[in-house]
Amino acid sequence: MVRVSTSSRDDLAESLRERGLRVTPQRRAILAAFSAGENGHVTADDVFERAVAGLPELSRATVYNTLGELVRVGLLQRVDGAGPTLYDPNLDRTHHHFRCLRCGSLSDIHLEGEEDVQLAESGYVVERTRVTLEGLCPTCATTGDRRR
Amino acid sequence: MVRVSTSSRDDLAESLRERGLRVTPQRRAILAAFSAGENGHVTADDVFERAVAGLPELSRATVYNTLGELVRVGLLQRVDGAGPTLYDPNLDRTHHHFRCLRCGSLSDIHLEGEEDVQLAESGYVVERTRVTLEGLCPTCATTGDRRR
DNA sequence: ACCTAGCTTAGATCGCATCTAATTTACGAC
DNA sequence: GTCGTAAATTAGATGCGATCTAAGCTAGGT
Ligand SMILES: [Mn+2]
Ligand SMILES: [Mn+2]
Ligand SMILES: [Zn+2]
Ligand SMILES: [Zn+2]
Repeated sequence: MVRVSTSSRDDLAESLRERGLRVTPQRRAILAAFSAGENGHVTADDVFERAVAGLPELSRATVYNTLGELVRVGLLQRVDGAGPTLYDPNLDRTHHHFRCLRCGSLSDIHLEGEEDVQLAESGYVVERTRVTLEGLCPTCATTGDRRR
Repeated sequence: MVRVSTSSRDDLAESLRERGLRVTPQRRAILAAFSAGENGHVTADDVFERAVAGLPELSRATVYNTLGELVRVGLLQRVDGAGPTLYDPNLDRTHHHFRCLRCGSLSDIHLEGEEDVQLAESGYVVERTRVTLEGLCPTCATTGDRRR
């Protein structure tokens, strides 16, 4: 029988505590909704559905509150656009997004040669750069070109 | 007295007609809301407020319907993000946006050296690239650094 | 002048998100 | 272990931006 040095459960708890947040069953369940494999990019409602399965008394308000806190302390990033806000556990600032105009899917992408892009105007303090490409995802590009 | 070759009113009407849209008083008023100087980047409600001033019976549904048509035929672009959708009469694809994290303002920006940016993944059909920088606008950068 | 597809309208309805105010709980101090 | 309290949770109300409905109006072709 293998003894794991640190359980992932304790990791989650620790990452909350070290940021001054209390550890609650609700927060464990919400964080677990992201660890559950998947691609990332989930709506608040996705999170609620997954988390409420193991915690039936969970409230949507708690999901919104907690997602807000997790973004605030830097454990998640928000991805805004048309439609509901998506929450992304991938904090890698070199990854960007592709939004499919036909099926609406959002995928992670990487860019080549973007390091040197810089703002022509002055006076701005740039904290982050988001690049979003739009068009047809690989699936939709090969399944006919009708736009949704 | 100078005689202008084509009045801007007729220009607007023509740009509608040549795209197969009927010309109505409502659509004139809605388009006029963009011609009225300004920086661009207005919400549907901004447009409603400006247009209803000269056309009191105007309905919000018409504003939403018309803005949707104008985007569909390529006379406006949508700019989505946190908060209400903004409509932008500036269709220049080399202009991008800066979103201020303190005051929420959206400004036009231009980038240097973005031509060679390309997608590392394959199979995607890229129709357009949007770059959004986030941080502090010139005003907020010099008025203290509190985040809103 | 007439016809009709296209357009407009008030108000209902929707989806996502936030707020409220009462209750429960995590966790540091003892 | 007990206690006190700030933090967190809850159900439901509320808000806001946007879309839908279905009845009436009109631009523009014939
Ligand atoms: Mn991502
Ligand atoms: Mn713009
Ligand atoms: Zn697709
Ligand atoms: Zn600002």
